[in-house]
Amino acid sequence: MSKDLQVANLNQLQAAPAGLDGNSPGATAPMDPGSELDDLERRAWRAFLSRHARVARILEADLLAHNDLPLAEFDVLFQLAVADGHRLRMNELANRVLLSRAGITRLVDRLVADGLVARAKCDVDARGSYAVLTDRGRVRLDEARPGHLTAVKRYFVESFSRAELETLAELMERSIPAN
Amino acid sequence: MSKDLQVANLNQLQAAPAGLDGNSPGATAPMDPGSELDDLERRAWRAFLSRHARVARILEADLLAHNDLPLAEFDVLFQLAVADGHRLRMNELANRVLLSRAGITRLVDRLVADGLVARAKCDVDARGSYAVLTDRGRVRLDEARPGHLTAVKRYFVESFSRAELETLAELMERSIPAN
DNA sequence: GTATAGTAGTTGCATGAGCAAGGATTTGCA
DNA sequence: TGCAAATCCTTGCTCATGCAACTACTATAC
Repeated sequence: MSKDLQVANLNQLQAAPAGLDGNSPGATAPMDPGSELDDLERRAWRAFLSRHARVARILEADLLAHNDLPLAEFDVLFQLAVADGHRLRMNELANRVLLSRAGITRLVDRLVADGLVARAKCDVDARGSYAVLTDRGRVRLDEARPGHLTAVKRYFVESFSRAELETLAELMERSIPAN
Repeated sequence: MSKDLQVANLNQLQAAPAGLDGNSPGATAPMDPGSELDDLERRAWRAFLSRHARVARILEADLLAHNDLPLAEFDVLFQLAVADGHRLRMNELANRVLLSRAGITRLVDRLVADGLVARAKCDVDARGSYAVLTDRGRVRLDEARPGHLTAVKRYFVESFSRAELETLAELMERSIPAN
């Protein structure tokens, strides 16, 4: 019996010429896709989405398999590690990890439960609190980091030349219209 | 009392110079980020992640607010609409929507419950089944599409020139190393 | 033609995320 | 000073997703 690993799906993404797979051409014709997005625009948009989905899933699975650490938790540990005093306000953490505040609260809860992070009161603002990297958290991070960075290189960075990375960074950093 | 809309977080992402937000510089120094990823590599990678997270969340929220339709469901309706016979095998659908097969099963379940999609047996392969767009699904899609495409343009496409879109598409379409 | 391996789809389970709302505190402004 | 509005974080709720395992069926090999 095969392992039926469903991530394997992702490897077929680029092939799939459509119309194969045994589907008989139905009676109705395909709908006109609409003129709102032209081919190039749609191509770029889909490629962007697809690339992200695939890379993100590979990295997540990789980190989970090798270090039993979800990507989001790794990211929190990393952000704390590079932060001044190995600590960050919850809000700031949420921004850096690209998560909602509610999400960060729960995520830090888990890390605290595992002893990888501690909470600390904020004296400047009684509403606030810090997440602080513990020694165990640091160890855990150091164990996971090399493998993860290797994976990031393999599945993202190495697809591009230096100049392309520069271009990519510049394009992706462009500001997004507010509201 | 404010609405406390947490998506607002995302608007701060580009600012956040770190060290503000009332955190006092702790006793310990920031850790060396490690030499595994240099500045440019990290910049490109983070920008890519950040861009995706922000655009995806904006589009999701937008579609949900205006059409009460999650992005994934919209995507399924759309993929079915452009498909031959307005129908697709579950597997193929999973690939196109960038979801696992399990995910697609559940998603189609929901759409069937809402009457937007129907299932059909596959005569060529008794294991398979089709998801078929219903009339209601088609109507629903047509209602949602203009707004969504406008949003895609606004928050993604219009950030780039034609040449840049071409570059972006080319870069993102590059194959990802297997395994 | 039968056994074995592989594939299509679904389901159990666990997890993770977001929004909305709430409590506590701080800020702004009258 | 005092009160309304904004901010920080948390919690209740709901929902969506992935993996692993399972059933049913097909393809392959012998």
